[in-house]
Amino acid sequence: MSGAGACPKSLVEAYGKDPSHVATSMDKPTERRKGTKKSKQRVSDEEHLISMLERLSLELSTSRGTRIGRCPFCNCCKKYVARQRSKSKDKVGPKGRSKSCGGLVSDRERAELPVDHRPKIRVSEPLPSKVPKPGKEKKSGADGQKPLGRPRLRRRGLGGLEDKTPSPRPPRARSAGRAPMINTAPQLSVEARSRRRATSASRLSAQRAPARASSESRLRGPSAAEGLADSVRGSKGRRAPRNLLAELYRPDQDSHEMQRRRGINAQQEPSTLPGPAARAPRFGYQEAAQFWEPVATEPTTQGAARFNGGFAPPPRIHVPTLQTAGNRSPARVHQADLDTHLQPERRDFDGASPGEIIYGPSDSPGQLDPNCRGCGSSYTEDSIFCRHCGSKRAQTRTGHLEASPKAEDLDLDNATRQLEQLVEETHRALRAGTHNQDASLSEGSQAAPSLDAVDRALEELQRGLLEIAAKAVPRRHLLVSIPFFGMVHLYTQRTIWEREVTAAGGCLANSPSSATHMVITPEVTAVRLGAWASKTMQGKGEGDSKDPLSVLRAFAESLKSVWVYSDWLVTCLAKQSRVSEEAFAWSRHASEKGEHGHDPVSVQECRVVDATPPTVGKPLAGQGSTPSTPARSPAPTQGESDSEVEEVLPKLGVFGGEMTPKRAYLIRNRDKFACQRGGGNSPEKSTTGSPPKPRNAELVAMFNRLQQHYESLGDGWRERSYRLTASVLRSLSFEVGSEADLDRPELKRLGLQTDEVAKALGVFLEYHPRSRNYARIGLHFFEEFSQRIPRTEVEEIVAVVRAAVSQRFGGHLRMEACGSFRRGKTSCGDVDLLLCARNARDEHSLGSMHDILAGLVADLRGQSFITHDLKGGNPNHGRQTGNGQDGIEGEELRSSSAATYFGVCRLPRAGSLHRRIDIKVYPVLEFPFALLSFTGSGPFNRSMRLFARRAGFSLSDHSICRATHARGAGRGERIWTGPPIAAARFSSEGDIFEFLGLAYREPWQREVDASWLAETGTDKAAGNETTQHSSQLSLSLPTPVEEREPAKRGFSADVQSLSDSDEEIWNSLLAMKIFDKFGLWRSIAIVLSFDDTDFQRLVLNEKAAAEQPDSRTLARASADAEKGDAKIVASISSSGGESSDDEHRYWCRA
DNA sequence: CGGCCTTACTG
DNA sequence: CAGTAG
DNA sequence: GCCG
Repeated sequence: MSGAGACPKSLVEAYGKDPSHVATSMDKPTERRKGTKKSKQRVSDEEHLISMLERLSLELSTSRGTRIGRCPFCNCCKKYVARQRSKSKDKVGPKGRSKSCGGLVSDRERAELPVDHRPKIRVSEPLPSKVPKPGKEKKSGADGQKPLGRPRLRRRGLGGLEDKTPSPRPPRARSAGRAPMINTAPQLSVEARSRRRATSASRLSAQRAPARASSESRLRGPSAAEGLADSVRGSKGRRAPRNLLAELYRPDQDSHEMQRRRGINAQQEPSTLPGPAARAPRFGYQEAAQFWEPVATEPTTQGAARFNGGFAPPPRIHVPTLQTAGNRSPARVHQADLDTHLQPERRDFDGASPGEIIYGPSDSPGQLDPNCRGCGSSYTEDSIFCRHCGSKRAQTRTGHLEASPKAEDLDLDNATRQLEQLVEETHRALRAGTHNQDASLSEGSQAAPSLDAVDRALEELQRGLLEIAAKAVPRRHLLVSIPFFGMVHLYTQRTIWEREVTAAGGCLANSPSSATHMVITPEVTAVRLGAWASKTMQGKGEGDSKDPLSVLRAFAESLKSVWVYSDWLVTCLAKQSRVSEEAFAWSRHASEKGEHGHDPVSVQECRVVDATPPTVGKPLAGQGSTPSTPARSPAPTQGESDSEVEEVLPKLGVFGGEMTPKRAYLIRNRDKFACQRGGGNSPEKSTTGSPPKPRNAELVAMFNRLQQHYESLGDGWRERSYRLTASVLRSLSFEVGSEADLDRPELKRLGLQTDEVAKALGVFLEYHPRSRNYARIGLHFFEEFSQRIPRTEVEEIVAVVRAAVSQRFGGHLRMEACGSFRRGKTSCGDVDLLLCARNARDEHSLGSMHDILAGLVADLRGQSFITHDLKGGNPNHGRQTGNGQDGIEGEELRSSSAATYFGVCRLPRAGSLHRRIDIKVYPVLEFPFALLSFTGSGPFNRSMRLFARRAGFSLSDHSICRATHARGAGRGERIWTGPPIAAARFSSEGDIFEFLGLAYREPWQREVDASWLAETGTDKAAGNETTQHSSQLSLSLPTPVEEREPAKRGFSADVQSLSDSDEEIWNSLLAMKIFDKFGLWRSIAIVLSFDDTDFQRLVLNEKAAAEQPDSRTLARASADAEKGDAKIVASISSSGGESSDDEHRYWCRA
């Protein structure tokens, strides 16, 4: 608001302003500014204007649709195909790399690229089509000193006015730097472009230098400012990317900020931690190797009792580590480990059996197999996966449960003694003339470490052990026993859980008898379990039986522990508390069933309630090999109420019970994801916290402009970055500048450098039809659509539809209003309705989704509630997904996939506006996903989906699938390992959250908080929300034009098909409109400095515009034009429409 | 250096 | 292919 | 652009 106001609203104004002014508003510059501007700057204004025009034209021509950025290395086009929304399938080819320096593409291809990816100018743009072949576009020469205003105007569609003639010479032919060239001759144009940028930049900076210098010197010196500007401008030399924010804040604040950001997870201490330990653990698969040996990992954040802190290293400090001390860093035990262990403030699991103390898992990892069991090749030192066959490295170890020493056995004294002994030996060995230390080192295990190292290790260990001993206090532990049956993957899993449990204050029991919980993984067959049980009992000297299952039964009964599926543990860990075992209980009866049943009865099957073939089919058969996706189907009786269903359904474990290091890590860090950070606690008022600090607001505005700029450049990634940056700033709790002085000049520069262009550009684009659809917008609807819909009205609309639904379908259809409505907003942009059969049976009888939709829409149209169809009006969807799925299920699922309708509706009420309405029909099974998806918010979805993807799943509005494409290698196509994870298991949104190990967020909590940069970002929505929020006060007043959110979606149905020529006409009309309305001079001003206000007034509120011309902008513009460049004027006027001299005079006067 | 949300649909 | 939906 |  104030900040935004302070920021130049228009191009002209912007450049006319002294750069330092905005930032240093409390300083004196006010005065100076005037002077400067009047005298010195005046002269440079021309130049300014010129360069601006150049750039404008440049930017414009590359705008929209262009996906061109610059290569960080060679400054060529960084991403010829920087598909922001790259479909992963598209990634087959070389993507997003600089072809010039990356050499990824042949020259031939390079030559072609520009054509393929040349900017799409949407307006009447006769040029691109006639773009000469690459080779032709040679003109390196005459650097465009030429005013480019003209081409730009043409592009705008003004061309339509004069260019009835087959527009001859494309203006760009005259200057090298022009955008079109980028299309055709990337190298050249880029070069030229950067050159031009450099020049104009230097021009700019030269001209601003005086003003800036003073303020800079006052501050910390110019370098920071320069650096920032550079990084912002981004056209200068490429260097390591800078954190803009970091640049913005000087040390003190920097630390503040960084702290804050880091502190998102680790609230407190990390800074004090020793370096190596403080590093966050990484969890590539390679890193999984960590699990094989005790290694210092990141200290857990404590206190918060959240699992977001990273791994708490289990307090294993066992001697074996030392044996390898020669090879590895001897100081394996970091202080951090000890600390972490010693103050385990984490929430204990309540209700677990008290009193047992068990020191960290004492079972040592054992020896890694030297050779791959699969292919026999030998492993390299630390690898955990076979190089050749990829199988996981097995570990030779003898039934650890029996063999592992009991916790009580871990005698500290003994350990210490051992240790000393070890050291002793080492010393002896060293003295004994292992003169050649190096050689011995390289020899491997026998190597004697340096004395120092050993000593150090000893010291640390002793200290650690002592401290542990001192600190070990009985706590309430969750004692868990997880048999692993010698299966490697189970072992890994176990190890992970072990860490998790330990971090949570629980502990793994070392023998089943001491455990309170037996955790069973679904993969393990009952028979196997039985065998294991008998073995275990044997070890205890108890009687044995030949029937494994009965042994198991007996064994299970003999233990006073609860037998649960691993899902339970995972869920506990995910929820940070002990959840009821009930839903996860492993029933012995079920296992007994297996006795009679056929072959090995999989435990998982015990949980299958009942299969419902029609939809899910028989995944079991195909799934045998992938035990982790046991298909469980819902009870056939799909009750109406979700809750009912939920009761019946066995809960789906987190990640289907399949935990990997990566996933574990994810869950622990899930709070980093925006989707876990939803808004407040109450449905209303859930909007973002305090309004941004005024000073930050300025910053935000600037970043927003940068964002706009890059958006217009088509560089979506940068755009995203700036958006995120801005949102961080927005939600900053402290004022950016207690040392505002400091920041300001930089910010100023930041703001001005690209920003004026961006601003004008962005807004211009705003008005500019973004797509064909937009080209079709009738102004009428455009305006109506841009009006927010009050919640009450949404309710009315929903009621209308609901009535129609129930009339036609009775109670068989369920309907939810999604979108912002469901999120509890007080006003919505459109109405999203989600339909779905009450239950599967109904679904069948109701017919296809499309039929349902068509029928409903027909009804609504009949009562002329729906007034226009935007899409989906014609049920021509015979589409068959030729998915090569041989499984019938796959097809079935697909063929019944959702139907969508976009339309326009209007309440049958006088004065009511047309509203956008979206109706979607989804199959029952997909309903939760659809609901989740269409409730949004966008950023929330993205965040959540990102999370899912990171976990190896792919979440969509239809289902969640296991995504089995290797992240690195053969990615490109998606290979599902079978059908989507049985959708039937998800009966509500909550299930999805749960499956992913995420905390459930109520709809109103899904308004992603603006500040979540960590993993996913916030999005435009956040900004909008803020806007909305701040304008809430004036809600009752007529909404000022500026505060309206320009409609971003919606198109008129009237003009169903608008040909290109029509489009051109439309553009021309629009252009004429501008000129008619505002006359030549003002039009120029508008075109140059197209402002939100201007735009909105023009398009949305012409009358207002007529009454209240923006004198500020226009005055300046006219002034500029007046003294200004004859060339420009000439060129514009020649291309422009008729001007009203009155207007001209008027504005000149002003 | 690669990733940054997803999928289908439409013009 | 770009743009649309959340 | 920023992050890992």
